[in-house]
Amino acid sequence: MDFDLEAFLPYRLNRAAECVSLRFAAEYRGRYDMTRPEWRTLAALGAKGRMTATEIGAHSAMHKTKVSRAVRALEERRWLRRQVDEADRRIEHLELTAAGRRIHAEMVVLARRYEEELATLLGDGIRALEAGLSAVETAMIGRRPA
Amino acid sequence: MDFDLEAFLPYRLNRAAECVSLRFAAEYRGRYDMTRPEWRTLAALGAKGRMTATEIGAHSAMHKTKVSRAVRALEERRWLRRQVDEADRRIEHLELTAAGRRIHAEMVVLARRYEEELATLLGDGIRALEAGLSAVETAMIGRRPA
DNA sequence: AATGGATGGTTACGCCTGCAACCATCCGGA
DNA sequence: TCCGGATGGTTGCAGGCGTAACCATCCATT
Repeated sequence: MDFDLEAFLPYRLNRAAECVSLRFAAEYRGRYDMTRPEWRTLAALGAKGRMTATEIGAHSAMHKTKVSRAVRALEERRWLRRQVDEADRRIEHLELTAAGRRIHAEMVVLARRYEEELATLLGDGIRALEAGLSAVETAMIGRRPA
Repeated sequence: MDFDLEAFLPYRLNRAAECVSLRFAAEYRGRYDMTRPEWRTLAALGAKGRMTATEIGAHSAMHKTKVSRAVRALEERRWLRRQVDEADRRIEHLELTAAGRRIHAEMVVLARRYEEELATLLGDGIRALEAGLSAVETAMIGRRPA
Protein backbone atom coordinates (compact mmCIF):
# COMPACT_ATOMS: atom_id res chain seq x y z
CA MET A 1 0.00 0.00 0.00
CA ASP A 2 2.53 2.58 1.09
CA PHE A 3 4.39 2.56 -2.20
CA ASP A 4 5.74 5.89 -3.33
CA LEU A 5 6.09 6.37 -7.06
CA GLU A 6 8.29 9.40 -6.36
CA ALA A 7 10.96 7.09 -4.99
CA PHE A 8 10.73 4.38 -7.65
CA LEU A 9 13.99 4.22 -9.52
CA PRO A 10 12.69 3.60 -13.06
CA TYR A 11 10.35 6.52 -12.66
CA ARG A 12 13.05 8.85 -11.35
CA LEU A 13 15.44 7.85 -14.09
CA ASN A 14 12.86 8.49 -16.76
CA ARG A 15 11.93 11.85 -15.46
CA ALA A 16 15.54 12.95 -15.13
CA ALA A 17 16.39 11.71 -18.61
CA GLU A 18 13.37 13.40 -20.09
CA CYS A 19 14.22 16.68 -18.46
CA VAL A 20 17.93 16.69 -19.29
CA SER A 21 17.34 15.50 -22.80
CA LEU A 22 14.46 17.77 -23.72
CA ARG A 23 16.35 20.81 -22.56
CA PHE A 24 19.06 20.05 -25.08
CA ALA A 25 16.72 18.83 -27.80
CA ALA A 26 15.00 22.20 -27.67
CA GLU A 27 18.26 23.76 -28.83
CA TYR A 28 18.84 21.75 -31.96
CA ARG A 29 15.20 21.33 -32.80
CA GLY A 30 14.80 25.05 -32.86
CA ARG A 31 17.90 25.60 -34.95
CA TYR A 32 17.92 22.69 -37.34
CA ASP A 33 14.50 21.08 -37.01
CA MET A 34 16.13 17.72 -36.30
CA THR A 35 14.74 14.79 -34.38
CA ARG A 36 16.74 12.91 -31.79
CA PRO A 37 17.43 9.92 -34.04
CA GLU A 38 18.74 12.27 -36.71
CA TRP A 39 21.00 14.03 -34.27
CA ARG A 40 22.35 10.74 -32.98
CA THR A 41 22.99 9.44 -36.46
CA LEU A 42 24.80 12.62 -37.35
CA ALA A 43 26.86 12.40 -34.18
CA ALA A 44 27.81 8.78 -34.78
CA LEU A 45 28.86 9.45 -38.36
CA GLY A 46 30.68 12.60 -37.39
CA ALA A 47 32.70 10.70 -34.85
CA LYS A 48 33.44 7.49 -36.73
CA GLY A 49 33.47 8.82 -40.27
CA ARG A 50 31.93 5.88 -42.11
CA MET A 51 29.43 3.35 -40.83
CA THR A 52 26.58 1.14 -41.96
CA ALA A 53 23.05 1.61 -40.69
CA THR A 54 23.32 -1.54 -38.62
CA GLU A 55 26.49 -0.33 -36.98
CA ILE A 56 24.85 2.97 -36.12
CA GLY A 57 21.95 1.16 -34.56
CA ALA A 58 24.20 -1.01 -32.42
CA HIS A 59 26.39 1.90 -31.40
CA SER A 60 23.52 4.20 -30.48
CA ALA A 61 21.05 1.64 -29.18
CA MET A 62 18.43 2.66 -31.73
CA HIS A 63 15.89 0.46 -33.42
CA LYS A 64 16.76 -0.17 -37.03
CA THR A 65 13.63 1.48 -38.32
CA LYS A 66 14.59 4.61 -36.43
CA VAL A 67 17.98 4.56 -38.07
CA SER A 68 16.51 3.90 -41.48
CA ARG A 69 14.22 6.89 -41.28
CA ALA A 70 16.88 9.15 -39.84
CA VAL A 71 19.24 8.21 -42.66
CA ARG A 72 16.63 9.03 -45.25
CA ALA A 73 15.90 12.39 -43.64
CA LEU A 74 19.58 13.31 -43.49
CA GLU A 75 20.08 12.17 -47.06
CA GLU A 76 17.24 14.36 -48.26
CA ARG A 77 19.00 17.35 -46.73
CA ARG A 78 22.21 16.37 -48.48
CA TRP A 79 23.99 15.98 -45.16
CA LEU A 80 24.74 12.33 -45.77
CA ARG A 81 25.71 10.14 -48.71
CA ARG A 82 25.09 6.41 -49.25
CA GLN A 83 27.49 4.13 -51.01
CA VAL A 84 26.60 0.56 -51.83
CA ASP A 85 29.32 -1.91 -50.95
CA GLU A 86 30.92 -3.45 -54.02
CA ALA A 87 31.41 -6.90 -52.55
CA ASP A 88 28.11 -7.21 -50.65
CA ARG A 89 25.41 -5.16 -52.29
CA ARG A 90 23.06 -5.34 -49.30
CA ILE A 91 25.36 -3.12 -47.32
CA GLU A 92 25.27 0.65 -47.57
CA HIS A 93 28.20 2.64 -46.28
CA LEU A 94 27.14 6.01 -44.93
CA GLU A 95 29.19 9.14 -44.60
CA LEU A 96 28.60 12.82 -44.08
CA THR A 97 28.83 15.28 -46.93
CA ALA A 98 30.78 18.51 -46.54
CA ALA A 99 27.55 20.23 -45.49
CA GLY A 100 26.86 17.44 -43.00
CA ARG A 101 30.31 17.79 -41.48
CA ARG A 102 29.75 21.51 -41.14
CA ILE A 103 26.48 20.99 -39.26
CA HIS A 104 28.11 18.35 -37.13
CA ALA A 105 30.85 20.73 -36.12
CA GLU A 106 28.27 23.31 -35.09
CA MET A 107 26.37 20.77 -33.05
CA VAL A 108 29.48 19.60 -31.28
CA VAL A 109 29.92 23.15 -30.07
CA LEU A 110 26.33 23.17 -28.78
CA ALA A 111 26.83 19.83 -27.09
CA ARG A 112 29.99 20.92 -25.33
CA ARG A 113 28.36 24.10 -24.15
CA TYR A 114 25.47 22.08 -22.78
CA GLU A 115 27.85 19.76 -21.00
CA GLU A 116 29.37 22.72 -19.25
CA GLU A 117 25.95 24.06 -18.34
CA LEU A 118 25.05 20.70 -16.85
CA ALA A 119 28.28 20.57 -14.91
CA THR A 120 27.59 23.89 -13.23
CA LEU A 121 23.91 23.09 -12.67
CA LEU A 122 24.59 19.72 -11.09
CA GLY A 123 27.76 20.58 -9.23
CA ASP A 124 29.32 17.60 -7.55
CA GLY A 125 26.23 15.52 -8.24
CA ILE A 126 27.44 15.03 -11.77
CA ARG A 127 30.20 12.73 -10.60
CA ALA A 128 27.73 10.58 -8.71
CA LEU A 129 25.43 10.51 -11.69
CA GLU A 130 28.20 9.36 -13.97
CA ALA A 131 29.21 6.63 -11.57
CA GLY A 132 25.61 5.46 -11.30
CA LEU A 133 25.19 5.44 -15.05
CA SER A 134 28.34 3.40 -15.44
CA ALA A 135 26.87 0.86 -13.06
CA VAL A 136 23.69 0.66 -15.12
CA GLU A 137 25.68 0.33 -18.30
CA THR A 138 27.84 -2.54 -17.14
CA ALA A 139 24.96 -4.31 -15.43
CA MET A 140 22.09 -3.91 -17.83
CA ILE A 141 22.75 -2.46 -21.24
CA GLY A 142 22.35 -5.05 -23.90
CA ARG A 143 20.45 -7.35 -21.60
CA ARG A 144 17.00 -7.96 -23.05
CA PRO A 145 14.00 -7.52 -20.72
CA ALA A 146 13.47 -10.88 -19.03
CA MET B 1 35.49 16.79 -34.11
CA ASP B 2 36.47 14.18 -31.55
CA PHE B 3 33.10 14.22 -29.84
CA ASP B 4 31.96 10.91 -28.44
CA LEU B 5 28.24 10.38 -28.24
CA GLU B 6 28.89 7.44 -25.90
CA ALA B 7 30.07 9.88 -23.25
CA PHE B 8 27.39 12.52 -23.69
CA LEU B 9 25.35 12.74 -20.53
CA PRO B 10 21.87 13.22 -22.01
CA TYR B 11 22.46 10.25 -24.25
CA ARG B 12 23.68 8.04 -21.43
CA LEU B 13 20.79 9.04 -19.21
CA ASN B 14 18.29 8.28 -21.90
CA ARG B 15 19.70 4.91 -22.68
CA ALA B 16 19.87 3.90 -19.04
CA ALA B 17 16.33 5.09 -18.38
CA GLU B 18 15.04 3.30 -21.44
CA CYS B 19 16.71 0.08 -20.43
CA VAL B 20 15.69 0.13 -16.77
CA SER B 21 12.18 1.24 -17.55
CA LEU B 22 11.46 -1.11 -20.42
CA ARG B 23 12.61 -4.07 -18.43
CA PHE B 24 9.95 -3.36 -15.86
CA ALA B 25 7.31 -2.24 -18.34
CA ALA B 26 7.63 -5.62 -20.01
CA GLU B 27 6.37 -7.18 -16.80
CA TYR B 28 3.17 -5.27 -16.41
CA ARG B 29 2.51 -4.93 -20.11
CA GLY B 30 2.61 -8.67 -20.44
CA ARG B 31 0.37 -9.26 -17.45
CA TYR B 32 -2.12 -6.43 -17.60
CA ASP B 33 -1.65 -4.83 -21.00
CA MET B 34 -1.14 -1.45 -19.37
CA THR B 35 0.74 1.55 -20.69
CA ARG B 36 3.16 3.53 -18.59
CA PRO B 37 0.78 6.45 -18.02
CA GLU B 38 -1.86 4.01 -16.82
CA TRP B 39 0.56 2.36 -14.44
CA ARG B 40 1.64 5.72 -13.07
CA THR B 41 -1.92 6.88 -12.60
CA LEU B 42 -2.76 3.67 -10.81
CA ALA B 43 0.30 4.04 -8.61
CA ALA B 44 -0.49 7.64 -7.73
CA LEU B 45 -4.09 6.84 -6.84
CA GLY B 46 -3.08 3.74 -4.94
CA ALA B 47 -0.72 5.77 -2.80
CA LYS B 48 -2.77 8.91 -2.21
CA GLY B 49 -6.24 7.43 -2.32
CA ARG B 50 -8.12 10.24 -3.97
CA MET B 51 -6.85 12.82 -6.44
CA THR B 52 -7.92 14.96 -9.36
CA ALA B 53 -6.45 14.51 -12.81
CA THR B 54 -4.51 17.73 -12.49
CA GLU B 55 -2.98 16.61 -9.22
CA ILE B 56 -1.92 13.34 -10.79
CA GLY B 57 -0.29 15.21 -13.63
CA ALA B 58 1.65 17.46 -11.29
CA HIS B 59 2.69 14.60 -9.04
CA SER B 60 3.83 12.32 -11.84
CA ALA B 61 5.16 14.91 -14.29
CA MET B 62 2.76 13.77 -16.99
CA HIS B 63 1.10 15.92 -19.60
CA LYS B 64 -2.58 16.41 -18.92
CA THR B 65 -3.63 14.69 -22.13
CA LYS B 66 -1.69 11.64 -21.05
CA VAL B 67 -3.48 11.65 -17.73
CA SER B 68 -6.83 12.16 -19.38
CA ARG B 69 -6.35 9.14 -21.63
CA ALA B 70 -5.00 6.97 -18.86
CA VAL B 71 -7.97 7.83 -16.67
CA ARG B 72 -10.40 6.88 -19.39
CA ALA B 73 -8.62 3.58 -20.02
CA LEU B 74 -8.61 2.70 -16.32
CA GLU B 75 -12.23 3.70 -16.01
CA GLU B 76 -13.21 1.43 -18.88
CA ARG B 77 -11.67 -1.47 -17.01
CA ARG B 78 -13.61 -0.55 -13.90
CA TRP B 79 -10.40 -0.01 -11.97
CA LEU B 80 -11.18 3.63 -11.29
CA ARG B 81 -14.23 5.71 -10.49
CA ARG B 82 -14.91 9.39 -11.16
CA GLN B 83 -16.87 11.61 -8.87
CA VAL B 84 -17.78 15.13 -9.83
CA ASP B 85 -17.13 17.65 -7.09
CA GLU B 86 -20.34 19.06 -5.65
CA ALA B 87 -19.04 22.56 -5.10
CA ASP B 88 -16.99 22.93 -8.29
CA ARG B 89 -18.42 20.83 -11.07
CA ARG B 90 -15.32 21.14 -13.26
CA ILE B 91 -13.38 18.98 -10.85
CA GLU B 92 -13.47 15.20 -10.95
CA HIS B 93 -12.26 13.29 -7.93
CA LEU B 94 -10.71 9.98 -8.91
CA GLU B 95 -10.34 6.88 -6.80
CA LEU B 96 -9.66 3.22 -7.34
CA THR B 97 -12.43 0.66 -7.22
CA ALA B 98 -12.01 -2.53 -5.21
CA ALA B 99 -10.75 -4.23 -8.37
CA GLY B 100 -8.35 -1.36 -8.97
CA ARG B 101 -6.96 -1.60 -5.46
CA ARG B 102 -6.45 -5.32 -5.96
CA ILE B 103 -4.45 -4.75 -9.13
CA HIS B 104 -2.51 -1.99 -7.43
CA ALA B 105 -1.55 -4.32 -4.61
CA GLU B 106 -0.29 -6.86 -7.13
CA MET B 107 1.73 -4.27 -8.94
CA VAL B 108 3.30 -2.99 -5.77
CA VAL B 109 4.61 -6.48 -5.24
CA LEU B 110 6.06 -6.51 -8.73
CA ALA B 111 7.60 -3.09 -8.21
CA ARG B 112 9.23 -4.07 -4.95
CA ARG B 113 10.60 -7.23 -6.47
CA TYR B 114 12.04 -5.22 -9.31
CA GLU B 115 13.61 -2.78 -6.88
CA GLU B 116 15.38 -5.66 -5.22
CA GLU B 117 16.48 -7.04 -8.56
CA LEU B 118 17.92 -3.66 -9.46
CA ALA B 119 19.67 -3.39 -6.13
CA THR B 120 21.48 -6.67 -6.65
CA LEU B 121 22.21 -5.94 -10.31
CA LEU B 122 23.65 -2.52 -9.63
CA GLY B 123 25.38 -3.23 -6.35
CA ASP B 124 26.88 -0.16 -4.77
CA GLY B 125 26.30 1.81 -7.95
CA ILE B 126 22.70 2.23 -6.94
CA ARG B 127 23.64 4.62 -4.19
CA ALA B 128 25.63 6.77 -6.61
CA LEU B 129 22.75 6.69 -9.05
CA GLU B 130 20.30 7.84 -6.44
CA ALA B 131 22.58 10.66 -5.38
CA GLY B 132 23.00 11.74 -8.99
CA LEU B 133 19.27 11.65 -9.59
CA SER B 134 18.68 13.75 -6.52
CA ALA B 135 21.07 16.32 -7.93
CA VAL B 136 19.17 16.39 -11.20
CA GLU B 137 15.89 16.69 -9.40
CA THR B 138 16.87 19.63 -7.26
CA ALA B 139 18.68 21.37 -10.11
CA MET B 140 16.44 20.85 -13.07
CA ILE B 141 13.04 19.31 -12.54
CA GLY B 142 10.33 21.79 -13.14
CA ARG B 143 12.66 24.13 -14.98
CA ARG B 144 11.35 24.57 -18.52
CA PRO B 145 13.82 24.14 -21.38
CA ALA B 146 15.40 27.54 -21.89
C1' DA C 1 -26.79 40.33 -12.93
C1' DA C 2 -23.39 40.40 -16.74
C1' DT C 3 -18.90 39.65 -18.49
C1' DG C 4 -14.09 38.52 -19.28
C1' DG C 5 -10.55 35.82 -17.83
C1' DA C 6 -8.88 31.69 -15.52
C1' DT C 7 -9.18 26.69 -14.69
C1' DG C 8 -10.35 21.40 -15.20
C1' DG C 9 -10.68 18.40 -18.59
C1' DT C 10 -11.33 16.49 -23.56
C1' DT C 11 -10.38 15.98 -28.39
C1' DA C 12 -8.83 16.53 -33.59
C1' DC C 13 -4.71 16.49 -35.89
C1' DG C 14 -0.20 15.25 -37.33
C1' DC C 15 4.29 13.33 -35.91
C1' DC C 16 7.12 9.58 -34.18
C1' DT C 17 7.48 4.89 -32.84
C1' DG C 18 7.91 -0.37 -32.78
C1' DC C 19 6.22 -4.63 -34.64
C1' DA C 20 5.85 -7.55 -38.19
C1' DA C 21 6.01 -8.48 -42.76
C1' DC C 22 8.49 -7.65 -46.64
C1' DC C 23 12.30 -7.31 -50.57
C1' DA C 24 16.90 -8.02 -52.10
C1' DT C 25 21.05 -10.15 -51.50
C1' DC C 26 24.41 -13.30 -49.76
C1' DC C 27 26.21 -17.82 -48.35
C1' DG C 28 26.70 -22.72 -47.17
C1' DG C 29 25.41 -27.33 -48.07
C1' DA C 30 23.39 -30.86 -50.97
C1' DT D 1 23.72 -25.41 -59.67
C1' DC D 2 19.96 -24.98 -56.66
C1' DC D 3 17.79 -24.18 -52.42
C1' DG D 4 16.95 -22.66 -47.62
C1' DG D 5 18.24 -19.83 -44.13
C1' DA D 6 20.52 -15.65 -42.56
C1' DT D 7 21.37 -10.69 -43.02
C1' DG D 8 20.90 -5.46 -44.42
C1' DG D 9 17.51 -2.47 -45.00
C1' DT D 10 12.54 -0.60 -45.96
C1' DT D 11 7.62 -0.03 -45.23
C1' DG D 12 2.35 -0.68 -43.84
C1' DC D 13 0.01 -0.34 -39.90
C1' DA D 14 -1.72 0.58 -35.51
C1' DG D 15 -1.00 3.05 -31.40
C1' DG D 16 1.08 6.63 -28.23
C1' DC D 17 2.35 11.37 -28.03
C1' DG D 18 2.21 16.76 -27.63
C1' DT D 19 0.16 21.03 -29.56
C1' DA D 20 -3.45 23.69 -30.00
C1' DA D 21 -8.04 24.44 -30.05
C1' DC D 22 -12.01 23.50 -27.72
C1' DC D 23 -16.14 23.02 -24.06
C1' DA D 24 -17.89 23.69 -19.54
C1' DT D 25 -17.57 25.84 -15.36
C1' DC D 26 -16.13 29.03 -11.97
C1' DC D 27 -14.94 33.61 -10.08
C1' DA D 28 -13.74 38.59 -9.67
C1' DT D 29 -15.03 42.78 -11.22
C1' DT D 30 -18.19 45.91 -12.57
